[in-house]
Amino acid sequence: MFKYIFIYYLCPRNEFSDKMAKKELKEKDISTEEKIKEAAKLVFHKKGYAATRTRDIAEEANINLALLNYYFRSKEKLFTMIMVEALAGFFQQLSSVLNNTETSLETKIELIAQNYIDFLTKEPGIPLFILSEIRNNATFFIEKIPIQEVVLHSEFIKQYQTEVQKGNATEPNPIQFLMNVLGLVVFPFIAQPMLSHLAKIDSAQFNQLMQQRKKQIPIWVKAMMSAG
Amino acid sequence: MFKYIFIYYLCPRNEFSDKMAKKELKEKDISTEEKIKEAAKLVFHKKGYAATRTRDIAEEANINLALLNYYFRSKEKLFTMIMVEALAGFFQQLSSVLNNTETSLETKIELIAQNYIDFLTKEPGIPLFILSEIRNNATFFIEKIPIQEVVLHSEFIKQYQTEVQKGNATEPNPIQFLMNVLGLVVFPFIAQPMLSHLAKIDSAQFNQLMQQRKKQIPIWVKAMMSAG
DNA sequence: GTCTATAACGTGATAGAC
DNA sequence: GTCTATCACGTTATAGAC
Repeated sequence: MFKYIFIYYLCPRNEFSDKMAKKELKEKDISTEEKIKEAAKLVFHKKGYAATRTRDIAEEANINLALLNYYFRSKEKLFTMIMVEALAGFFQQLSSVLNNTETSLETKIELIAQNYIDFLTKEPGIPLFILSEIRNNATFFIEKIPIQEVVLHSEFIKQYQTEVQKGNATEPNPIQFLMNVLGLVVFPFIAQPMLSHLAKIDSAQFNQLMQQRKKQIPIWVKAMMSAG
Repeated sequence: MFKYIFIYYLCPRNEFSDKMAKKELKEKDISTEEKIKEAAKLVFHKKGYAATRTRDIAEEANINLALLNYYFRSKEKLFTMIMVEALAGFFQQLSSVLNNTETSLETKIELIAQNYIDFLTKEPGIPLFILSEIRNNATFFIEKIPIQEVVLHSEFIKQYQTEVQKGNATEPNPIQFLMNVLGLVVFPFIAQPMLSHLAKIDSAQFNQLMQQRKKQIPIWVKAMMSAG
């Protein structure tokens, strides 16, 4: 549900809701359309926009190349759809925790660690995908996201600032604190391709390491807060 | 000096030393060649291999397109050169600290924070460049690096393991510890394009935040080590 | 909806004059 | 060494048969 709010934010005109309505009417031909979309997600996440050829996607989906343009008018439109969903997933996970007014700061950190690691374990390519495309493509997508309200003016940041005032946190800048928390959670997924060579760990071993981090990150963050 | 060891590792045949010898003989024509290389570095770091056109590089360098192929036979050869130097810089910084047998673990962490943040402030695009190219291009480059000896079997890791044995560190897995340290240092640079939108900070403000981190990271790491 | 064939275009690279 | 003009190729997208 929340995801759709983000998608609505990002989609020009009302293409998205039209698409959804269309989908629910005729369920027969979801199969191939969904196959293409899943393949596109896989390949785009792995190689980025510029490096993927529509032929790669067609091959991955086991469909004829022309069908890609039949269902999604162009490579760019297909890409936009994948990117919008990636951004929606990424920020939905974050926002639903950061802006909950009923949880404590401590609980929020636990939830970020748990939810994000679970989410990223399913979609490990998303952070590098988003960040590298923002770097290239300019800032089109990111500007569409209400990132300031969702993150900077979040309940999480406010709660941290009161902790600073109460003397329970030594680092006065909430941005530094946020970078620390996100770094602990997200960085391993970004560095995974290098880490797997560094330590010769496969995907299963990596996931195990991440599971261990779910419990440790709140402890580490707590220690950092009162450090100094 | 150390940089050249890495470059030697990475370069097929002896192209690199030939290149260096050639360079020192005739210094006149360094200018345009160097201009192209600097432009290539800028554009490749920003957009990655697939998204950059040789025309972009030529334009950035203010030279004729044909000169690019005259000096560097192909786009790929030019790219390889840029990537090799990026990897060399990245791992040289790391290795020179991690494998110093005369510094304590505590000092090493201070040096990593200081050296890496200084290095990345000059070359902020390198981490995302390296990681995204490894993700796409397969593992060609990274396999050429003696990453295990340099990182996994480093003095740094050994020192951490003895701290664990002495009961001074609660996290038994040195990989987790390494991810924490590198995450604190490197993650902000990877996330910069997103952070600058999140908090509306420009490049100068970002650098200031990183300078503050140089002092804080050792304190944070220390706190994390004895946490739990 | 699905296919084959092909058009239209962008890009890397080179030939050849200067 | 530097330039203009151009080739050769790969890729996106579509026309049109089935």
